[in-house]
Amino acid sequence: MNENPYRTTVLAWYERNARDLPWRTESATPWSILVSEIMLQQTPVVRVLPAWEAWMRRWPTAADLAAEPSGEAVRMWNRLGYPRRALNLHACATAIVERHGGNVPETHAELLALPGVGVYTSAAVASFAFGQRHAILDTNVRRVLARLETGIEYPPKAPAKAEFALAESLLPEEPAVAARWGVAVMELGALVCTARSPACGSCPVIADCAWVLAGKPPHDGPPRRGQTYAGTDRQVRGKLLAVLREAPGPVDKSALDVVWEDSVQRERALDALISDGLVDPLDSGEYALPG
DNA sequence: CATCCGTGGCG
DNA sequence: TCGCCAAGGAT
Repeated sequence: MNENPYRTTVLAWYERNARDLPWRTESATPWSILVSEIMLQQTPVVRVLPAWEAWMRRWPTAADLAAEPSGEAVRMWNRLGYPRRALNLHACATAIVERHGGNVPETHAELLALPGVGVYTSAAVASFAFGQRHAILDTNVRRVLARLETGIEYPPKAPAKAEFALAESLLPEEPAVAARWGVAVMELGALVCTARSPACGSCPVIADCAWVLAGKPPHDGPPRRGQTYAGTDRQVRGKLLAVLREAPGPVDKSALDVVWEDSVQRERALDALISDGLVDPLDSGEYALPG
């Protein structure tokens, strides 16, 4: 019923070409895999690699991280970006200790209930850490399926129902094989079927590719999102948080005021950081990473 | 459903 | 140079 013609080919390609990433090794744990998935949310593998190594060395288990103040997680996060993920990871650790006896939960629903864990991450951990059968629909898989099956260069901005149905229909029955299939397609998207300049010449399933067959028609429709950064609140938040990360302890307000000219925007960004729990305004008038 | 949320590298 | 993109999630 879900016998796709290129499954074996993709799996064989993965066997030969998969990168040996540390969170894919035998010594990886459900917790270390969860950490990798959170870090990899919108952050390239090359930048996650050293951060993950350092993080796992310092906090090998969820309990180790839960025992620390959340601010230490934010500091350790360094410049990975989207620092709320550091807070999420710390909250995950706490929830795992309090609700699951220190072990990462195994069901998709329990994983989904963890902070910062959405549909993708939940499926990824259930699949990669516990060998379960779940459709993996990340940006790589979406792009591969858009080309291979739908014949378009890029998938729509937001995942559509049809995409889940398609991913579901291609999923091998055997859980262990399904888990393998998931990483394999992701890897194909990451290494060959890339966004910019796909290496169709070295693609193992080029003969099955609807997009190639159609003559590689360029993206048709609204231009792909261009997220500006310079001058935004996000840039200001980044500068403010960097000051706190690099300081050994609490800092005076004056140390924060120098990072951005526009005081209105600066105060708005600081308030937002405090509201998000990334910054702690002390009674002394100083500011610090959360305790 | 659109927008917000960091950071850095590459074509 | 600068827009685009990178294993998304929450609101």
